[in-house]
Amino acid sequence: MQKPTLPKGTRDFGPEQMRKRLFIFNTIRQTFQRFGFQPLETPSMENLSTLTGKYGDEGDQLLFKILNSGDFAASLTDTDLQAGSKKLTPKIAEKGLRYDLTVPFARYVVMNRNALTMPFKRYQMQPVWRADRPQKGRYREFYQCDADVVGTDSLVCEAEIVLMIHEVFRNLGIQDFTLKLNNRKILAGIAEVIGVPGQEGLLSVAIDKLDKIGKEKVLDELRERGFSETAVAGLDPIFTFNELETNQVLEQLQTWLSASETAQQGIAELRETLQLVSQYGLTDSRVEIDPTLARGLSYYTGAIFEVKANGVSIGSVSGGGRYDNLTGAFGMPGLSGVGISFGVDRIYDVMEELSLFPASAGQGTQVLIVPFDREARTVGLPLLSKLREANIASEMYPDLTKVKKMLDYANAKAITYVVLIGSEEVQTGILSLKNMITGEQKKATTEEVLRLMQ
RNA sequence: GUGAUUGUAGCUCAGUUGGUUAGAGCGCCGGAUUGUGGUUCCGGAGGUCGCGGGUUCGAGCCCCGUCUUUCACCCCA
Repeated sequence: MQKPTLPKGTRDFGPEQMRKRLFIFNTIRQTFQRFGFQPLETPSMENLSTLTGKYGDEGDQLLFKILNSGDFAASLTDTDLQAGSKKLTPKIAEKGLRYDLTVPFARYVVMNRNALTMPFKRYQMQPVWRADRPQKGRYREFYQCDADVVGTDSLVCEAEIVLMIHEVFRNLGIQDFTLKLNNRKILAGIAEVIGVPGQEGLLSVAIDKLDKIGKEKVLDELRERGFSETAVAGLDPIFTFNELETNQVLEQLQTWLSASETAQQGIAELRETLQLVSQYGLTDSRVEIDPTLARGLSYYTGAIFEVKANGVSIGSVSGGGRYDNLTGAFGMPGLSGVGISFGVDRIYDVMEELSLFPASAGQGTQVLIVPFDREARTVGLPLLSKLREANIASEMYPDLTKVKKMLDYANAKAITYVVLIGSEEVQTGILSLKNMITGEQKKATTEEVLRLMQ
């Protein structure tokens, strides 16, 4: 007999973990619904043609592919085999597991374009899969919670995302976070201004590492990637934005990038977004403008968001941005969208590390009924029904066994209250209510028990 | 995909230059205690030392492969 194991990078979630995870899911769902987003689910698997080419070369590498059903290799010929593994893949795998929730959403929008009322706002909370190598805060199967709006390019949507992020993290109890904001147009403008128009992709990848590897190494990497000395030197101003107020950052950017119309547009968008946010009345904003923020996903065209929890070494817990033409890949050009994604698994890790889960998030059964004998059930069962009618999570120990064993059960399940029922309680109708934490025990009527449990 | 790293009881870990029958703490089960848990005392169960091969008279320990864990790079939630 072999020991069972899990595939690399996947996990089981036991009852205690699940209660905490549900706390996160419920908190996020609540905010999404309050902002008018509607639920959507899409299949775990998509046609590979839907997924490939949307996440860049790196992303394509990380797609989990699904072998065709049946004898997937039956129709292969010798020429197929000799053509090499790269060309073989599409012949034996037509489907893949979804890599994120945004691309399947774009696919859904295109397929249902006639039925949807624009602007269309949806939220989606489902697992995604990436064939990455697992490490801290990185899994091969993890959950994302996305909210996206398509069919409008209004910056009100960006502002609402900023608000939702604040609401979600504050409701979760994560107070110390930073919401980094940038705009792809500013990155494009920087590339223009330093004389490498269109190269913002390469540029971004290097600049994004600034706070991790430092200025010199970023410049080295750019040189390695073929950027000229003039271009590298032209980048100097970007290293001066640290610690500046958002408005100062925007002003300096405006001066530095005055030659780029694209950049000016990006700066204007950020300005307007921030103005809208302040009109909403957001207090104690955690927004920082960070011109070095890149976000790899290749489909972003406007605003880019990233959220980091401070004080823990776990990567970003949330990310998103505006994409102007994601539906174009599916034959529906000119539809702008913007969205945000919360990484549940990383949020869990952050909250666990900082001990931020409220006690109620781990709470299961509130009351355990402990019957000493068969007769006790005649009192216990009606009580159970009343407790449940009052929406109190309750259960009765099903076996007639030693009291010790039943109380051990209550302790193991962290059940705070126990109702003890023996011959005395059956005769008098007065119950014995015990608090398992304090050890205190007192007599109480059914009504009193119900009231105390509320 | 590149480079490291880990694996011994349910959990956390010992295990000497390779040497008899692989240990501890916690947890679990039973009893002291047939109407009261957490404390205490007594007893008990539980291991193919990740898996496969090799070296050796002899391997938990050395070598090779493989899976797994963790970490860095790449990239990312």
